[in-house]
Amino acid sequence: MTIPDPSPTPRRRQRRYEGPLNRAIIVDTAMVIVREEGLDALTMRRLAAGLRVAPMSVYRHIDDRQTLLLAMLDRVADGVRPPPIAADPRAEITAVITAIHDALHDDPWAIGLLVANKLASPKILPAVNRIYTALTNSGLAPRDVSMAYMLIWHYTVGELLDRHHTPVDPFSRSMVRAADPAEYPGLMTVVAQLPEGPPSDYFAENLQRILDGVMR
Amino acid sequence: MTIPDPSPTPRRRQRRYEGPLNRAIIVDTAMVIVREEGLDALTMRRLAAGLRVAPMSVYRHIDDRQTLLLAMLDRVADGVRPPPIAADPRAEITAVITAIHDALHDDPWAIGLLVANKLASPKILPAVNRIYTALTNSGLAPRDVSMAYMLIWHYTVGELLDRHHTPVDPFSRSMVRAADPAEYPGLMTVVAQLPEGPPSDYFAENLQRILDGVMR
DNA sequence: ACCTGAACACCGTTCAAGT
DNA sequence: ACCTGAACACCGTTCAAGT
Repeated sequence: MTIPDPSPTPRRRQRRYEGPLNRAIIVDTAMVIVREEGLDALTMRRLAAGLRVAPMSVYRHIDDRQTLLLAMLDRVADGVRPPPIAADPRAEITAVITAIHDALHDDPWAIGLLVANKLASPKILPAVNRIYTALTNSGLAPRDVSMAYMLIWHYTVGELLDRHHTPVDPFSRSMVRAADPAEYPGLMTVVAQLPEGPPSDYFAENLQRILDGVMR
Repeated sequence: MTIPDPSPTPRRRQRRYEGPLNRAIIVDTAMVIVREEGLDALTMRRLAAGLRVAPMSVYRHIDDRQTLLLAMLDRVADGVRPPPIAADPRAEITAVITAIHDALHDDPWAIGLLVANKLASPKILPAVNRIYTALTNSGLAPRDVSMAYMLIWHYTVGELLDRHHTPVDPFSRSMVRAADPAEYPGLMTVVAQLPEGPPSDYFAENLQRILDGVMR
């Protein structure tokens, strides 16, 4: 009782791209899905459906899901566009790490991938190199350069992950609100005096605190 | 042709606990699995097998997997045992955040859960309260207290996540080693002068750098 | 060469039934 | 009251086959 297909052409649904399936269009489609529906929604089957293709066709161009995710991280790393090199080390470091921070902030799914799956794109190395160079130029010894780099990077990772999951006001979390104020006076006194919560650009401000502690 | 069970008793495998299944024994078993085999291995089916029980029996005591994970985080938070309160704010903050860091370092699966699933245990609030109190006692205004707390916490989260995935030497990562030294001189010069990599207890050292930047 | 349907070995969870 | 087998709606991935 199904309606027969009146068209003489195959009734495969129309694709949005021309020519054979290829790696670029697969990654394009995966980026759209992940940005609109989140990382969990990006299953190989959902991706194939978005491409109007059988689930297994993707595997002709991409080894497995892990490879796909790494290709997506390459795209994000490509989107890191720091401004021209600044002479002042402190300005240089701030500019480069802020560019990295902003790119990962725009694609928050990427930071989770980065730390949870040991995935990293070599395309980020030019930016890392600039931070190392600026730290060295500021007069730090090699050991202090690497320590300072790790401090800056770890703070950035932690900030992005936490912000991603508590987007607006970390202090409105139900856990803190549900607590008995009398039991945690030090915490509650501070929170009570912050009706609007911390500023939205606290990354920039805390980054300067770190540089205060790291540089002379 | 299977060998018939010679025993008159039911041939259900012997359990390791007495009495009916309960929430405590479920969480106990889950902790063992996750410590020995990792978070991915902790499926509801694997957990049931570890309990010598049908997969669905667990659901009589625990709503779903998310609830189980939260109960496990409660256990980790319970394991945070900071030393007695110190009068000096800087010593107090160092002691409390180090206790949190060490507990999460011992159960590295927990930090991923904490940031990736918005899970948090209220049992950590006493420790958080001590840090807030110490920051306030050091003379910081409420706004600076909350900023400083977030800086310390974000650094700790980032450090734990990164260390968990690059256990020994962050600079031995294939990505950096595979790079062309001539292309990234600032990076490579520093790495070349660090044959042994950064010290293993860089958390303590970088925490002091943060406190340098945050306090007077 | 390129794409695909069926199948395999898994998941978390629901349901209706067993004791 | 407590536990369970079968089933549902999913996964990633392999295989052998289609055009």
